Parts: sequence; structure tokens; C-alpha cells
Amino acid sequence: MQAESAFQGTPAMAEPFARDLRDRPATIKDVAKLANVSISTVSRVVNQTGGVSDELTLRIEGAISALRYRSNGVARALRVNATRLLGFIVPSVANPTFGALAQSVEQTANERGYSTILCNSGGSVDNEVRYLRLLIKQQADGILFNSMGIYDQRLANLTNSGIPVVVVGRKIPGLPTTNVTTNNRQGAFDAVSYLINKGHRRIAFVFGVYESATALEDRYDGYKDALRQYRVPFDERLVVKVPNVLDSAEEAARRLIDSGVAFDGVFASNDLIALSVIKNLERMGFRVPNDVCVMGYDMIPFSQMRYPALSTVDSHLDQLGREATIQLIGLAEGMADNHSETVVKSEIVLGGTA
Amino acid sequence: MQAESAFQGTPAMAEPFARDLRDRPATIKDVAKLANVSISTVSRVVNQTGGVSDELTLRIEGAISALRYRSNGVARALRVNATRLLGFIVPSVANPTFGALAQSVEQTANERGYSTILCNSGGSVDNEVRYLRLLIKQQADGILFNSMGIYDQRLANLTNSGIPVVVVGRKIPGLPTTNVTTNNRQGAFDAVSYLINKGHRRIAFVFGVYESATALEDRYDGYKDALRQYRVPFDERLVVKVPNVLDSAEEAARRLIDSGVAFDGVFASNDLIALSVIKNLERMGFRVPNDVCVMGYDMIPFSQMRYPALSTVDSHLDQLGREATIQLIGLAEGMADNHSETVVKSEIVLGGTA
DNA sequence: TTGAAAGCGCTAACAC
DNA sequence: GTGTTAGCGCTTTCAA
Repeated sequence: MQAESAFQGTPAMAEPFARDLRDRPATIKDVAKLANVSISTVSRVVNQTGGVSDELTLRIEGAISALRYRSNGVARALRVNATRLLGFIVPSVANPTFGALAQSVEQTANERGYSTILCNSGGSVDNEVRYLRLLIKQQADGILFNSMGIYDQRLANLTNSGIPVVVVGRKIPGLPTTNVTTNNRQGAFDAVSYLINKGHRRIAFVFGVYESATALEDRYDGYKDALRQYRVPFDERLVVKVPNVLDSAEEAARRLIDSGVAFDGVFASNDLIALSVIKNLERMGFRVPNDVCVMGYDMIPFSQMRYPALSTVDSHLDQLGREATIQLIGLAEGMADNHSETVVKSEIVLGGTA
Repeated sequence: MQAESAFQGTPAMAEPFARDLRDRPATIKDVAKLANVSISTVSRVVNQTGGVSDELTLRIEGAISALRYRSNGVARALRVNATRLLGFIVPSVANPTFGALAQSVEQTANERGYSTILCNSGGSVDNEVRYLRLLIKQQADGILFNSMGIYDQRLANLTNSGIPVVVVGRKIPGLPTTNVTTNNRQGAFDAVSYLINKGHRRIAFVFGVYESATALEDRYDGYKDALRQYRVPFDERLVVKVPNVLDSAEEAARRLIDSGVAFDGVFASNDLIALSVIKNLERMGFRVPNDVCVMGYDMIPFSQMRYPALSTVDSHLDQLGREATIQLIGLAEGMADNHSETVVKSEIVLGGTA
């Protein structure tokens, strides 16, 4: 820290000293030699451990900036057995849900002196396994895992291999890890209840394949809960699965419409799907919300960048990411319980589509 | 690799051996001891350097899986002086433009055995500097830099400090780095030319503050080029700056409309702004494209998730990310020129908004 | 307050 | 084919 500001302070006079060591970066040894002290003293100054006389401190800081010395994080990591690196495994950063999550994770980690290695699993368990292995090998201090929620024996082995793991946004059935989730079932219940209370009775549930098993199931359960609560008959023809929306937004609503089943409301398992449904409804001449009401889930920033804004359920992605990261760092630093469960509340937000 | 599959093959019989070493992970030494060989032989098996007899190989693989050994990447990195970690600095992953870019970077890096540390600068030079320092300290093998394009002496110092750096999507004036950009000026020219050829004469240019200086300037230049080419008078009242759209999508079009200046087309500096403009136009009762045509830039996946889909300029973000990553790895492995320039072509894509 | 020295886990000469 | 050993750059006892 001091070292760095000292360096900035003397960019001009730094050059002459800089490279009598041929083009490799300066090490602590070089600094020690130039300052005429031992490497341990340099280390004390660099890490601000204290107990170094003002005179030496000054001399060492001078040498540090002259040599443009930066302590080697890898060597340090090896020695102290901590990298201050966190792994974050998500299905896809291109998906704004995870983008928002990643943003909050990264920021929270940073405030605490950690960096984030981002890993796109593409939604495949094999890749999840591959990344877990990689992160363990790279000695990440902890792993934040936004898994697809599919159980696999290898996942169990890896998440139990000693490295702190927090599963975020969803649970993996059978994996006893610390997890931070959003209150999916309640949120879905609220959304569908709202639609019912507005007088809708034929409410479709549209969901994507590219989603975590458990989060999806919870939202589906919430949907059914609401129907039951208000004695609206369940019709399985209103439950529609669509392919990955980011790849092909085409089929979402069409299937529903083509099927000829009457419906006056749609509850989508996430915002992207909701948007895709709206797109297709509008393309086919329906008006939203006049002809059909649509609600999404997650409240990605985008879903508000249209007119009318999407009615949705805010799952507080920022809070989710933040909480999960805090938990993970707690585990990594040995001051948190393992296997805890945190639930972030979600709440409906009315835009203009329902 | 072999080690890992061997391990998977014997999860059941692994346990008994596993923890006579108290709860620390097994090291190469432990494996050597159990297999009754030297650590160098273990290393040779782990790294598949060859030259080890079948018998020993087998014995070592057995020990590896029994101990659930995983080579320590940090120790290896220290020794071979390479982390196989790439840093990727972006203004914000929550922004889908960078999400798309990050996705392609991550994938390309992965195919080549590298992982990516994602860093959100939040668009501030101070954070960019902070991250550059961090990545250098962490011994990243290279840095992919999606900078805001603002020059700063510290950036110059850091990017010249020996670590390979590729600037992607934009240039930083005054920083002679390798860079991979998209053909912004031409793309903007094409977009605006298209609008002009459709008969529009009052075309606004709307841009955001949250954008890279150079990319923006190039797009602005392209806009002016087209006006000049077709002898459409330039009216600076049609050039409108809006605040960060992700934070507040409110003001984009309103300013333009409130100003009372007539316009029949909008060229936005990126898709997000285009969407925000459309939202506000529609909210105020204008119809797109009937009353006003709108074109965006970048072709983020989202801009196609509406009806009608946004007309925009595809800047081939995936290709951009891919190309930049390849260049960076080339630099990192010492087989690419420094200071090269690559330009990815962009081309207009007609949705239904223009 | 300072320095010497051991050692984190690994690779790569080099010797056998 | 296999083993011995030095050392990557750092932190951290321990002694002085």
C-alpha cells in the first residue's frame, strides 16, 4: 500500500535505478539488497507488520519504488496458504440474471480483499465438475456455486473435499452445503395470487429448460399453491416448457397459442422467458396486458427497459450475491457455520404487464 | 487427468487410506511416500512427462486416488512462473454487452487452458488502476482490458510494466498496446446511411455517459460522416447525452422530446440506450418505427427479445472477445507481436425499429 | 529492532 | 528409468 503510493510519487526518478536487473520483475531480495537490509525487514514493511524503525522504513520504501517492486502474490499464497481468490460458477454470464449476481458477488468480495474467478458452466454438470476441480487445484479460498441444481456424485465428492462452498440461488438436493436462496415458492405464490385476484383464471406457467431444477420446482410449487388456495382449477395444458430463450426466443408463447388452449395470464419462471412470451404474443397480434397479463421473475434490470415495464418478482439478486459472498468468506476465514441456510425474501413489483 | 479419473474410479476404496494425514490436503510428498517412489517420479506421472515404467505409473496413480491428491496450482505457478490466469477488466458485467464479451473471453480462454479473473471497474479509472495492480500482483499471465478509454499516467505505467495487455473494444489514446476493436466508425456510418436512405433527415444521435471515449467518438464520427456524405445538415441540438441507462432509463428520449426539436430517426450509441429511447418514446405516445425510427449498436441478445426486434449494428461481440483472448494468449506465450491492431467488422442488422 | 534460516509444494536439472 | 537436490518468492519463527 505504502509501497504503491511511494512508487507513484516518484515515477520520474524511478527509471534510472529500475533495470540493472535484467528484465525480470524485482523480488523482495532485490529490494533488500538495494536497501541494505534483510528480506524479513522488507517483508515487515510491505505487510505493515510494524516494528521497523523509521529510518529503515524510509530506505525500504525508497528501494521499493525505485525497483517498482510488487510483492508476488503467488509466492505469498503458497506460503500463507491463502490466495484470496474466490471461484464463482454460473451457468452463463451472458444471462443478465447471473450478470447481476456476478456484479454483486464481485463487489462484495472486493470490499473484503478477495477477487473472483468467473466460471461459465454452460449449464452442464460436466463443466461444473471440471470447474470445481480447477478451482480446488488453483487453491481458491472458496467457491460460490450457482449450480444447475442437478445432483451428481462427483459434485458431492468435490464439495466435501474441504474447500468452503456456498450454493447460491438454489439448492442441490442431496448436497449438504451452506446455501443462500431466494424465497422462490412464496414469490411465485404472490405473483400468481395477484393475477388471480385481478380476475384471471386461465394462467399459464411457462418455464425454460436452462434453469436450475430446484428454483424452478419451487416456483412451480408456488404457482400451484396459489391455484389451490384460490380454488382455480389446475390445467396441465397451461404448463409449457420452452427452450433456452437466449438462443432462440422464438417458440415461447407460440406453443401455448398454437395449442389452442385458452389463457388470459402468464406466469413465467423468469424475466427472460416473460419477455420472450411478450414478444411472441405481440408478434401474433395480442396486446399485453390488455389481452393477456404477463409476470416474470427475478427483476433483471432489463425487464424494466421497455414500455410498459415488466411486472415481475424482485428476487433481490444483489442482496443474494452479497449475502452468499459474505457467508463464503466467513467459511473461508473459519468464522461461520457450515451447512447454514439463508433465505432472501422476494416481492412482487408491478410494472405494466400485469 | 489420469490421476483424476483413477480417483473417480475408486471412490469407495479411497476412504480407508485417505486421512491418516490429518485434515490437510495430500501433497506430492504424501503420494511419493505411499507409492514408495521419489517425488520427481510422481511429478512425471502427474504432468504426463513420460519416461516412467508402467509398474510405477500404476502404483502412483493408485496412491493419487487413494489420497485424493490434487497438484497444488499455486506451488506449480510459483515454480514455473505461470498461473494460467487471465484478468478481464470491464466496466460492468451487469451490462449485457460486457456479459456477452465475458462469455466469449471465458470460453476461448478455457479452450486453451486458461481461467479468467473478472474485474468490474465500474467505469472508474481509479478502479481500473487498482485492478491492474492486483492482477499484476496475482501474477496473471495476461490482462484483457475493456477500458473506459480514458488516458491516465498510471495506466501507462502499469500496461508497460511487462505484463501482456490487450485492450478490447476500444483504444486508449496514448497507450500503445495491442488492441482488438470493432469497426465503429464504419458501422455507425452504415446505420445512419440506412436511415437517410429510408428518407429520414432529422436523425438524432443519443449517447450515454457510461461509454468508452474512443468507441463513442468513432460512432459519432460515423454519424457525422453519413450526414456529410448525403448532404444532410448537421444540427447539434439533435446530439443528446443521457445518463447511465442501467441506473436510470428515464431521461433518454425525454430530453430530446422536451427540447422541442423535430426528429424522425434516432441513432443510439448502443442497444441499451436505443431500448431506453424506445421505452420513453412509447411512453409518450410515439410509435416506433411508425413515428420515429430507432437504431442501436452492438446487437446484444436482448435487443432481439422484443417485438419488433431492434434494428442495430452487430459488432460481433463474441468474435471480438475471442480474437482478443487469442491475441492475449499469444502475447503471454511469447508468440505474438506486441502493439498489433485487429479490427472486427460490424454490420447492420434490420429488426423492425428502422 | 533486525537478521538468519526453514520451508510452503512444486519442477527441472543433473546424477546415477 | 529413477532419485537427489536446488530453488521459485515469500512469511515467520527464533535468536541476537
